Amino acid sequence: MLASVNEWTSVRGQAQDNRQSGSATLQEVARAAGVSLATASRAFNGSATRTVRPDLRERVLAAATALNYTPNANAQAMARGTTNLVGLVVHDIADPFFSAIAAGVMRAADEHGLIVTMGSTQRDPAREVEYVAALRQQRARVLILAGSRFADGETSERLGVEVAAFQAAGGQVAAISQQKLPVNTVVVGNRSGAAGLATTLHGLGYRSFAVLAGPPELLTARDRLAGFRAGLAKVGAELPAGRVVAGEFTRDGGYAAMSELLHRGTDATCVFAVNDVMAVGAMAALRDHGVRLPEEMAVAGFDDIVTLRDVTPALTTVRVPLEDLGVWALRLAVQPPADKPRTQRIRGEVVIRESTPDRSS
Amino acid sequence: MLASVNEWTSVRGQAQDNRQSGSATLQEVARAAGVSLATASRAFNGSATRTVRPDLRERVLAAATALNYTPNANAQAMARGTTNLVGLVVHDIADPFFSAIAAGVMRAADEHGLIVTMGSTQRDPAREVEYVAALRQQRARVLILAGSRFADGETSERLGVEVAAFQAAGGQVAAISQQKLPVNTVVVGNRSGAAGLATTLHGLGYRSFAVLAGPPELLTARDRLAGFRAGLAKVGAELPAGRVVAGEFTRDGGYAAMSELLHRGTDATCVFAVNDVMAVGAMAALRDHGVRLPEEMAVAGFDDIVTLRDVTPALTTVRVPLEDLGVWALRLAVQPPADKPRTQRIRGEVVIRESTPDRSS
DNA sequence: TCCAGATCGGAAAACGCTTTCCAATCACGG
DNA sequence: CCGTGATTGGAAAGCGTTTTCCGATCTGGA
Repeated sequence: MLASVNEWTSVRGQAQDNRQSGSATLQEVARAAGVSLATASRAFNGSATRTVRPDLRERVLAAATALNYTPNANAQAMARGTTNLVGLVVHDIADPFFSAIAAGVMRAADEHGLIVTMGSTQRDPAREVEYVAALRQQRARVLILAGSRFADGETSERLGVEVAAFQAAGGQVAAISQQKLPVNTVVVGNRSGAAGLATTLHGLGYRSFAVLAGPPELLTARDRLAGFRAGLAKVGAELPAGRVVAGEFTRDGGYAAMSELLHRGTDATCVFAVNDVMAVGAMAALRDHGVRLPEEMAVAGFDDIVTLRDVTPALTTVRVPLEDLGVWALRLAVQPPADKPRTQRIRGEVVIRESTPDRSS
Repeated sequence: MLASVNEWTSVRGQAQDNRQSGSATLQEVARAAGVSLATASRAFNGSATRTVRPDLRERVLAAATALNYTPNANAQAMARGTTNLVGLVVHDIADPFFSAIAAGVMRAADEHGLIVTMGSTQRDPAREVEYVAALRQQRARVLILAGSRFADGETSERLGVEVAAFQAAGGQVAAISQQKLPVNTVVVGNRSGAAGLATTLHGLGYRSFAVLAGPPELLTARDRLAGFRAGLAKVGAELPAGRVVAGEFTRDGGYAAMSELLHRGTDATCVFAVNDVMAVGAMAALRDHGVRLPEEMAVAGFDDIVTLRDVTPALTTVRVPLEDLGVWALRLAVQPPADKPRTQRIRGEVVIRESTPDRSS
């Protein structure tokens, strides 16, 4: 007798603890509507093969509203075996480059009724791996890797392993601007854009260039440098040794790299920073060193970050439709999985502004 | 006989369909380690009261690694009755104001082992409500509302209802810079910051002001305007009628508002835009209209957006530690729920730069 | 050597939902 | 009026965990 009471109370106790108190369950809705659990479920999901009588459906919906019922997404995920979660991994959400991409991903996700979760790795490859692992644990349906590193062997391999595990668990993957992983990829025309920029600048009369390159292990940075070189080569110009300074892919990195270049002393008349954020840092450095802009030194960037459209002098750059990058990445990812990873190529467009005035005349 | 075969195959079929193929289950790990399901679970969660023998624990962990096992977060959520999801709702993730806050939230969430999901409402109050509903459905543990609208009655009320439902379901809530909802709030010293800016500008010798205000229904914008007015009043100055122009809370809104002001004609010598992004738009408008900066018109903003630190002339503004706002919001939210909503006050700091040179001499 | 007490493993229930399978109900033509 | 087929409601299994309760095994003391 006592035992039985004990059992009862303890079971009750557990039930209460576990319950998200206040959230009605489908079972309760069904009871309120006077139908079975199955019918209530069908009233919501309205399968094509099995219909529920209109009046019953009405009753269920009304009961749901009355009880302020919302389906428990976790329970649905369990029963259905799939979620509607999109995981987006970026280097730094406060960097306008990534927040623009994020905006695109979220817009596209919205169209598909998906929810976006984000992780900001602060450019730490280890955290990138961690985050992918967390998303696998969440059984996210889609993983989007933005700005993945072209890192040293070990971490890069661990990322590959995690991504493979994610896919093995049934997840879809897309990456932006990488080439290592065998996944759907949106590739930015970094080489062609930078090459186009180089020839255009040459056409404007510039002959002596320097480049503020990003970290050597960052693929995007490498490609832009290589493209710029190739573009110069095409018009018979070149980038002498000592004219390339590596730096962080940030505003401060650009500032530091430009300072370094000035410190070394240079006769370049035009400097190409491999992204806009670095270019802005470079402009600040030039100003701080009393170099007149753009008369004594012209500056060009890459990306055409919207937030930076109003710097003075207005920055010559290569416009990349960043938000579209995000949109395309999600679209690639949600397509029915193919045998081979797909690729979507997006080209940049050279935009000449005041920071590189015409010198040809 | 046939029926039984049918049953078997269909059950099998369902099992296969529902399974996230490739993801090992705890059951499988347990079997591989030669222990029971319960023991395997305990090996991972290591409750204080119930321990598992070290050698068994080792076996389980090894089996898990071998099978590449990850716990299913959805199943855990069901069993535990709670998730580790944080929902963050912002107006526009591409706006540096919000991406800075997001960075802060993510940093703090990371410390607590929480995962952040984000929704960008594009300043549409209806989508804000939708997003909160989605988070309730996910049974998110924490909801953070950044830049909530001080909207018209109806939508605002619907938001209130949704938020209440979220709380009723056991969720914790924090908001940034709002006063309507009875939830934990991080309040920014908008009034005091703007007032400080006004008196400082007055001290620099400015006497004739204009304000590019945000949308009237946005609480933050109203407070900054009111604070600026109050600051002027304190030093015996005022803001005549016709010197306040409303506009969107964006770069283009600032551009439009400034254009409008110039179009009307004004003898103001200093214009205060209620945020930095608008201020930058205003500077662009001034430039396009041939007004010299800062000689003919001084400009001040609010927020001290990092990405905009390098505009020229450098922008006078009120520095708000945006990332800290996010950190504090999360901290408030994860504190054990109190009977009364808590408030964390964060003050801004006036930063004078070149856009408002000293006129007093 | 044996027993009390402590320790630890395992069966089973519970979380909230979806979906299958079967049975009951209904309309209808012969 | 009855049998047939189409339609729809409901019971139950299953998704992958956590946690309780009970029973089995071990330790050490007399």
